[in-house]
Amino acid sequence: MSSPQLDKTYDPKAVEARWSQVWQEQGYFHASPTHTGQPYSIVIPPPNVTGSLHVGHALNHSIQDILIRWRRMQGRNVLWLPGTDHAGIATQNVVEKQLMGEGASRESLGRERFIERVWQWKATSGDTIIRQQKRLGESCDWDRLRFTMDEGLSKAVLEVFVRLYEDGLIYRGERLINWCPRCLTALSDIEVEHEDVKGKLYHIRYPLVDDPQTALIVATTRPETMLGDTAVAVHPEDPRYNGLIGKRVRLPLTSRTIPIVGDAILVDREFGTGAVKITPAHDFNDFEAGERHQLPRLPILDHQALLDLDALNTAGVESELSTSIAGLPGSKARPKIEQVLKDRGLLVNVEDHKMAIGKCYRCKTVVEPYLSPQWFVKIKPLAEPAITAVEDGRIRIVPEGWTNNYLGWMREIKDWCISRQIWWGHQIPAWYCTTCNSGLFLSKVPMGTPVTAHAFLTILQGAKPIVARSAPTSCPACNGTSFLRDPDVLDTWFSSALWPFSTLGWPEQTVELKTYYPTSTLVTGLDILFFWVARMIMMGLKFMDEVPFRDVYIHALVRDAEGQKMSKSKGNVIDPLHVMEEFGTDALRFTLASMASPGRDIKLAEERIEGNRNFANKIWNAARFSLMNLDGPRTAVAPADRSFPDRWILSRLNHTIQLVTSELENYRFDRAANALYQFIWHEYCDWYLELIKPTLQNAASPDAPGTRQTLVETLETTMRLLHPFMPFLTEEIWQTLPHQGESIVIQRYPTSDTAWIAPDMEQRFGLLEQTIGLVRASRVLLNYPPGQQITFYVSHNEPQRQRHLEQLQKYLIHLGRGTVDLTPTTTWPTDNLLRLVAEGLSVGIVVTGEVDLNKALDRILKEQSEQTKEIGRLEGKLGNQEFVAKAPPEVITDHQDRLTSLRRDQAMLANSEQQLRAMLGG
RNA sequence: GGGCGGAUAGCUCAGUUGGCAGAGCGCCACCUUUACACGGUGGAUGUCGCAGGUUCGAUCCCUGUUCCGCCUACCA
Repeated sequence: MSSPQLDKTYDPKAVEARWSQVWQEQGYFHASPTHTGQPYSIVIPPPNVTGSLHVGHALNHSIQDILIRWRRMQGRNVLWLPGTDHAGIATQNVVEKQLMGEGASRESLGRERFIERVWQWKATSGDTIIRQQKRLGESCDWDRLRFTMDEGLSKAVLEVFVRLYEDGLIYRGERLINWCPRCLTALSDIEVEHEDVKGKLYHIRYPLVDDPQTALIVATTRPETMLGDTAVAVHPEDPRYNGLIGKRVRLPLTSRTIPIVGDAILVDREFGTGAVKITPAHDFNDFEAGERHQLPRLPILDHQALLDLDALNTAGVESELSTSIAGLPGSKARPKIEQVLKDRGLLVNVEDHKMAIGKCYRCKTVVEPYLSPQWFVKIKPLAEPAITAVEDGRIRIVPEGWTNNYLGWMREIKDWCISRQIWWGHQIPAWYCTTCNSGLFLSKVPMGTPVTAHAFLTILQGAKPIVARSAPTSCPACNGTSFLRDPDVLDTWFSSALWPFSTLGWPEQTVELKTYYPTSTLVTGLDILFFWVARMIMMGLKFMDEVPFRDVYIHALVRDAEGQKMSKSKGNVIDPLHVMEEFGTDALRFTLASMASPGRDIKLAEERIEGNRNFANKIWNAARFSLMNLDGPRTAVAPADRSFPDRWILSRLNHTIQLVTSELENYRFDRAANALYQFIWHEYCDWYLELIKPTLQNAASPDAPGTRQTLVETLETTMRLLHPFMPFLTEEIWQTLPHQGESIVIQRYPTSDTAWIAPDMEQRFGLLEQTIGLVRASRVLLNYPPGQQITFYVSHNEPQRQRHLEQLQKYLIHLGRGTVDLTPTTTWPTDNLLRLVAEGLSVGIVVTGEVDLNKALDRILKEQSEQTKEIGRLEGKLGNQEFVAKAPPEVITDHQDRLTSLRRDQAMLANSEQQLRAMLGG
């Protein structure tokens, strides 16, 4: 019988391509409610449909695949549901950029043709990331691939919107919202990124109407907004100003006078001058203050954040100034206004000021608070059950530390602005009767823009929407038949929030939904905890009356080797595909898993991946070695009747199985990976394979058939144990080994076998390892080449250990490479012998030829000094009455034992030192 | 402003009932020992951020503090 031959070096490329194809063709990843086993399901966090795989995805997906492959092997009825989202703003931006390159625009195409165009783009680029995921070996059920704008999922969105509206949880209202003047759309609060910048604080005089010589000095960071001021606020308990409450000031640069109001919420007496200007149309705080004091709102910026001439006129701004700043952005108008104020002596001073500005998370443009009618989700009633679900443990967040983060955010949550003024997405199912709402449609072309620019349509507050699953045929109020559909689309996260049930067929009550909902685990990064996780919990509880998942595992962010966030503009991105090409997919997956420690970001450097490429190669060669040595009979013997190395490795393997399994149960992928690394490299390869070489290479050895059996058994088991982490390598090796079944993917995950446990063998191994360690160290000290046969003596103080050493003799001979003498130290030669000692164990190596013994002497002196230090420490502790009185007895005994052992070793070493000095002297 | 996390070997990080401080990579020396040089053997390296406290004993628990990172926030 002949064994298959493997190449000397593992070549991932061919292997990976082959297996990912076979796995899919064989349908191993296909889930079915008819499968047996307790369901285990995960829905993938849907990446942007037109995006491509980055290393963050690679981490996120690797972790999910480890869980899924592990549970599948455990016999669970597994579903991993893949898919993508439509990423409204981001995708629309990409296509608009393409159009711009062609000299067109979305307006020139019109809504319908533009959307067609986006679908085309989706069709050409949409499977890029899916292809990449398959290359990563992800064992998703690709037959169930979903997209947020699929018909079924869109139906779910429609249903949810209508029901929430009917329940009074969706409303339309004019509010100040975050507005991106570049994307020309509203954003939700969390779509704004805050950034600290150096700004200036302007102090401006607002003269009193009654007494123009006296002025209130207000402080502001945005002087241009003063044109929209409708009041000035002071603190009602501030003696400097509270006498002025109720009086009026003349608003500089305008014809208006505005009231002085007292407001304890808005005003911080300590800050600035203690007087604040109020611009309700352009500042969130001021908006609320405006509501408290029933102040008018005077917007002066248009939807592009440009100063609007009509609005400036309405605000009574001096016409000369108006014409000079109209059409300018705030930043350009500011110096002009500053100059005018300075000329009139109204600018008191300007000081540096640190402040935060908000930027659009998609395009990084500075967002403006903008007054406009929008759709909102009334969130408190939804948030409450979502808080309870986490509090009472129906949902568990891992690591636990993020729980408070979640709860804190949920308790502070504000209504969610869900309307977006873009075209790509789920259009809001609201229609307006053109008769009933005549005069409430405002269409305007912004000034300073070409006439080809589209009219910007606003449906004013007060318009009465008809929300329905399909377009109304006649108006219930006036029987009119002419309707205008709300042009806005929904926030992409609105549809993502339904993902765990919309992907399973909801609102239909499918068997998939019954089987796989709630899902088992959600794996995600912290960055979308609020965007996505929180909202899924709210929607799941609302519409399924059940949490969407049991566990939320939050993993780290992947950074570059310097700890910098990876970004295309910095050029520090690690491209997972490039890495997979160079080092293999398994190496990347294993690296990411091994670095996924909770609460710490991953600083990824290529050297780490290279190291694990080497690990893969090590495993490959262990398999290669095994195959080279499998010719010959194999017999299965009861574990207890096997040889020492066999019993030892089975015991260690059993330990590793338990460890890896429990670490996986606790989402400690790092520890599971390290346990595998340690076992495979430093136990299996370093020791076990070395220990069994003589047996395998001696055809006559009586242990050979049993050892061959153990070799195959342990390697095959190890491959199954490692498979979730390194699917390709393990499949390739598993297929070459004697096996049953067609793929490792569908084999059983190893379980602990008590018959394998052999603590006495592990203890003996410890002794062997220690002995060989001393022999090898001696070799280096004496400059003996590894091949040189030596004569060495071994002895242990404890009779039991001594007996063990005698039983281990043949392994000592093999690994020590020479002849061994196991007589007591008293009978050892006193000359030409280097003696090392550790914990009662003495090893002596015969010194032959011309060798420099100074290296050996140095080592002994160093050990002596370390021992002396440790002895002193122990003596000190044991001499301390309080320690003896209060420390637990086992600790005291342990200290005493160690001290005894150390003193014995010290005596031996002193002896050894004397002999060495004698040899050097002679 | 508030909250959270981190600070342990040159680098990246493990390290929970407080009782000899570890790994990987890198570094040094030696080695073509027929599984593997993507390898083997041996070795060096730490006031466990700083200052207090609790304790017989602290990398671990408590308090304060510095630095870094993240999240969050309406001080104009």
